[in-house]
Amino acid sequence: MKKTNSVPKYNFKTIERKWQKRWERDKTFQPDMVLAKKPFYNLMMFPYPSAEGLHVGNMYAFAGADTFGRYKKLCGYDVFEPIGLDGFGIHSENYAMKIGEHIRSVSERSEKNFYKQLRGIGNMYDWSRTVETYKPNYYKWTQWLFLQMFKNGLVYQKKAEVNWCPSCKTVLSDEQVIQGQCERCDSFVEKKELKQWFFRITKYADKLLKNLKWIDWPEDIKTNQRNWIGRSEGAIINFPVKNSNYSLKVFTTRPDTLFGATYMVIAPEHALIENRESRIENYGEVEKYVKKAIGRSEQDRKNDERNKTGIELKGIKAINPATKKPIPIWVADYVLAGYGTGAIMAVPAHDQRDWESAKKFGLEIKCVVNPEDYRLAGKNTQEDPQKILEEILKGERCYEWRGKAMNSGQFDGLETIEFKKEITKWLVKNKLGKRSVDYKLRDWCISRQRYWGPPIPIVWCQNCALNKMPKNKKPKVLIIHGFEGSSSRNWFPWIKKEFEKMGCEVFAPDISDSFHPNVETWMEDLKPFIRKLNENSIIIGHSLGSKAAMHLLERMDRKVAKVFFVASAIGNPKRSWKTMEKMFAGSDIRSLKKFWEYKINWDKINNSLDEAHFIISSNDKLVDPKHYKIAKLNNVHIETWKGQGHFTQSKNEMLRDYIFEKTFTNFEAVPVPEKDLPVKLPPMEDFLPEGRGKGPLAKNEEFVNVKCPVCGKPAKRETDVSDPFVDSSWYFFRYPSTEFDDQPFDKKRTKKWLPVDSYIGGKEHTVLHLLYSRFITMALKDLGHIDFEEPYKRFFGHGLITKDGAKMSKSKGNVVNPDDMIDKYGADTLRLYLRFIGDFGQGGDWRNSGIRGMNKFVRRMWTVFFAITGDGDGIKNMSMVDKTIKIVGEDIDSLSFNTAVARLMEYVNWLRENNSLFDEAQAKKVKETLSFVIAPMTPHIAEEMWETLGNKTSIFTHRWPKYDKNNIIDEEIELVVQVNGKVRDKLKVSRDISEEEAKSIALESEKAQKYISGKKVKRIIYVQGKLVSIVM
RNA sequence: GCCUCGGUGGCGGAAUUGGUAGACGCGCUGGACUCAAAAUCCAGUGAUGGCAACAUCAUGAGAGUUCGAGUCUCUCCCGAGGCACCA
Repeated sequence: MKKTNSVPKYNFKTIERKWQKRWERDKTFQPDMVLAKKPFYNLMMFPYPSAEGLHVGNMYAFAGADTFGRYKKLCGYDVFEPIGLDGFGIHSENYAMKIGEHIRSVSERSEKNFYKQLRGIGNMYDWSRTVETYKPNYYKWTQWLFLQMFKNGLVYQKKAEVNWCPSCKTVLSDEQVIQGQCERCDSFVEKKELKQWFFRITKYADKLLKNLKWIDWPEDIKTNQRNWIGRSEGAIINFPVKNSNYSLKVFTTRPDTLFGATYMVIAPEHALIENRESRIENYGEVEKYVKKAIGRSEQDRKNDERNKTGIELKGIKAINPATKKPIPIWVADYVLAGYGTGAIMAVPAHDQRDWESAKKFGLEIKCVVNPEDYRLAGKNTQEDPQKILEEILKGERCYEWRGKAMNSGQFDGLETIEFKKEITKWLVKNKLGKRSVDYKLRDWCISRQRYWGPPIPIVWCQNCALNKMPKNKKPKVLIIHGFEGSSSRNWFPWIKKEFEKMGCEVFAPDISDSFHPNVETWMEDLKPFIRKLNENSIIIGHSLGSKAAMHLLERMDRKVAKVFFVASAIGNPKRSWKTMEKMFAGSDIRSLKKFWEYKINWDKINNSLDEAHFIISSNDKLVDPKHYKIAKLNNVHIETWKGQGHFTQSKNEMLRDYIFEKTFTNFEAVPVPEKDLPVKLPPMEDFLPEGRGKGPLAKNEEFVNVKCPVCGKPAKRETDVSDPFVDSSWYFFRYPSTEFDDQPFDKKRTKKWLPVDSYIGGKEHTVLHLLYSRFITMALKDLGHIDFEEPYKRFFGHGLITKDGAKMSKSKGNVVNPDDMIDKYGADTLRLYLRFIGDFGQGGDWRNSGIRGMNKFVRRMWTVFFAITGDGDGIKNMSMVDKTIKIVGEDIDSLSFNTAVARLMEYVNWLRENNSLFDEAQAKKVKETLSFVIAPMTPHIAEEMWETLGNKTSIFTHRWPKYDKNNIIDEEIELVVQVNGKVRDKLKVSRDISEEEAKSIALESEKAQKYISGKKVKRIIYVQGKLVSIVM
C-alpha cells in the first residue's frame, strides 16, 4: 500500500517573513569581519534611489548578484554582501526642487523606502554595515580622500567650459541641456568659463590601460575602457611657417602619410591666428569665422552632419618638412583645440574628414599609400586593390588603412608600419619632430556648482597667499596726499597701517609745499619713490594727489599694477574757481588751478599701469562726480559711492575693502586639516544656485566666512561641492570598516576583504564609474594606504530590463513595481522569474504572463517536493541528480542564470515523472538536492524544504552537494551522419566508438546510403563522438 | 558622427573551439477532470508541401570562406548602452 503525502499549502507570505526574520535574528549573513576564514566580498553597485522607489530592474540586478553570493556561501565562503546608497547628486536635488520639498527630507524618505523595498526581496545583505554617501560620517572621508589627492599633487584647478543658463543664472549639467536649451526655462544655453577643480586621472592613463591586460573582466568592457583612454602612438611634426620663426606643431598617428599632407588645418582657438594678425591678408574674414566657430555650442557642432566649414589663412603658408613645398593653412572647427596640438596636417587621400574638406574646398589630394597588398590593410576588404588605387588617384575616395608607400621619396615601397618607424627616426634626426604618445582621456572635473554634495574641503586665504609671496613681489603702496594735505591727515595713516598688516611696504611722503602746489616740484619730491615700486605695486592718490599720480605715471619708466584715483582733481571743480577761492581763503588757489588744469598725456599713462580705478562720491563738494569722463585710460573702473564727501574721514573701511579686493587677488588654497573634517553641508532652506557662477553655498555667509586654519586670519570657504562620482569611487573601501570613526578604512580589514571578489553592476557604468574607482584605488596605493591597485577582481555588467521593449520610466508609464509582484506572487517567484527572463548580461523584456508562468512552476516544484513519498521500488538511473548539481552550479558560477533555471525545470520535470518510483534513500537524495539547487534563487522555499527534511540550521550553513562524475557520462551517444553538410541520419552508438568504426557505420547507414549510392565519396570527416560528415 | 553590444518561431530566450538550430518556459491548439469555469494533468506546436514516411526552406538583408556558418570575413539595415567630430 503506497502512502500519499499531504501537500501543505504554499503560503509564500508566511514563509518569506519567517526566514527573513530568522536570517537577521541568527546573523546568518553577517560574516565575522575579523576571523572569517574564506572571505568573499560580493559587491553590487549601490544605487541612486529616487524618491519614487525601486523598480523591477533594480531588483533584477540586486537579486542576480545575490544569487551568485548565496551560491558562494553554499560553497563554503564567508560571503560579505553589503548594500548602501548614493544619496548625493543632481537627480535628488532636481526632484526635490520639482516637488518643492527640502532635499534632506526627500533623501531620508527615499532611504527608508529603499531599504524597506530591498528587505522584501530577501537578499543576504549584512544589514549591520550600510553606507549612505550623503551622511557626514561618510562624506567626511570623501573629503579626506580629496585632501589626500590634494596633498599629493593629484588635484588642480583650471578653467573649463560649463553650460550656463543666462536666465536661471546657473550652471547646468549636460543632462539639463536639451537640444541646446535649458530644461527648466527653455532659454538657449551658453558656454561659460569657470575655474574648476580637477583630479589628475591622466597621470594614471598608462597604468589604467596596462592593467586591463590582466584583470578578469569581460572583453567588451575592457575594449570600451581602452577606447576611452584612447592611447595613440604617433609623432609630433613641426611645419615651419614660411618667412617666419613660427612653426606649427602637429600630432599625427600616421607620420607615414607626411608626403601626402597637402594643407594644414588649425583649430579656431589656435594661437597662430592672433600671432600672425599683421600677415594674414584676410584677417577680418578669418576673425569673423573664428568668432562664429568658437561661439558654436558642441551640441550644434554634433548636429551639423559633417558639414565641413572652414576658411583659408591667406598670405601665409606652411612648409611640408618632407616635400619642402609650401602648403596652405586653413582654420576649421572640425579641428579641436583641446586635442593633440590643436592643428593637423591634412592628408585628404588617407583620412575621411580631410578628404571631405579637401573635396569641399577644392584642395590637392595626393595619394601616398598604395593598397596593393590588402593583407596588410589592417582592415579586411574584398575590394580590388587596383580599383581602389585608381579611385584614390582620381580623388574619388580616400583609403585609411595600411599599404605600401608611394610618392614618398626615399621611403617608397615601405610597408606602413615599417614606414612609421623609419620616418619617425628621420624626423628626429633632422630635428623636424619627435615620437609622441597621446591619450584621449582627460582629467576628471570634480567641481559642481551645486548644493547637494560634499563641500570641497578647501579654505581660500588671502593672507597666506601674501605670506607665501616673495618679499620683492609683494605689492608696494604709494599714497599721495592732496592740496593742503599731509601724510598724517585723513585716512592715510590708518590705511598705511592696514597695508602694513598685510606685510606690504607703504610709502606716504609729505610733499614739500602742499599749499602752493606746483607740478614740477611735486614730481621732484615723488620721483625717488618710482625706483622703489615693483610690477605688483599700487598707487593711491587723493584729490590733487590723484592728479599728481597721473603726472608721475607719465614720467615712469616702469609699470605698476593698479592706481586708485580717490576724488581726483581733474576736469572741472564742483564750484567755480571764484567760489573755491573763498572756500580756501589764504591758500594759493591760482597754483591749485594751474596744477588742476595741467595737461595730461594719457598715452604715456596707459603705458605705466594695468588697471585704473576712479573712486568718487556723489556728494563731493569739490570735484565733479563726472570728472572721470575726461580720462582716456584703457582699463578703467568707475566706482561712484554715496555720502563719502571728499573722502576726508580718518577711517574708511569701504575704501579699504575695495582697494584690498582689487590689490590682493591671490588666494591660497588651504586644505582643511583632517581633524576639522567633515566640513558639514550647512542646512539651507533655499538651496538654489547663487547666480554668479558659484554654487548655492556662496549665499551662506556663515558657511563661507571662516578663519584660515593656517594663519587664523579671516578667509573664505570653497563653495563648490564634489562630483557624486567621487563618492562612489571609493565606497567599497568603507563597507568592511563602517564601525571605524577615526579612519576611512582599517588597514587589516582592507587587507582581509579587498580587492572585491565579484562586482556586479549596470553596463552603463562600464566607462566612467569603473575607470574613476580604478584610478582612486591606484592613487591610494601610491599614497601608501593600500597594497593593491585594482579594486575589482572580477566585474560583470548586467543588462537592462525593459517593458515592451522600452526602458522603464515613470514618464512612459511602464514601470513595474516589485512590491506589487512580491505581494502577488512572492519574492521567490519574482527572483526566479528575473533569473529566467534572459541572459544576465543582456537583460530582458518584462512580461506579466512570464511571471505568472513562473509562479506555476514554483508551485509545481513545491508540490512535487511533498508528493515524493519514498516508498517506491527505486529507479535505476539517478544521473539526473548529478547532472543537475553539476550544471546548475556551473551555470550560477558563470552567472548564466537563465540556463540554470532551465536545468532546474528539467530536474523538476524529471521528479514529477518519477515521483512515486523513488525508494527511501533516493527520495532523501532528490529532495535534498532540490533544496540546494534552488537555494541561490529561491532561498525562502529552499529553507522551508530543508527544514521539513529535519534540519535544524539554515541550509546556507551547509555545503552544496558533490556530484559523481562517473554518473554523468552517458554510455551511448548519438552520432550524426551528414552528407554534403546535410544531416541525413542519427545513430545510437557506444560512446567509445573508434574513428574507423564510426565512419563505416555511417557509410552503411540506410538513410545516408540513399544519398551516397552511385556517387563517389570524396572525403569523410570525423568529429570525435559527435558526427561523421561524408563529402561527395 | 564615434565606441561597445545585440538582431534566432506568435513571445521570452537556448545552442563548447564553426559540427543535430529552436533546449527551457510562455502562449496557442486538442484532450482528460468538471454541470460549467478556474486550477491541475496529458498530447501537439518554426514555415511550406504531403495521409504518411519524408522533402524543401528558415537565425535582420545581401555576398564570401568552408565538407559544414546563428557562430568567421565584407557591405548594408534596425535596436540598446556609452560619448568628448579625438586626427
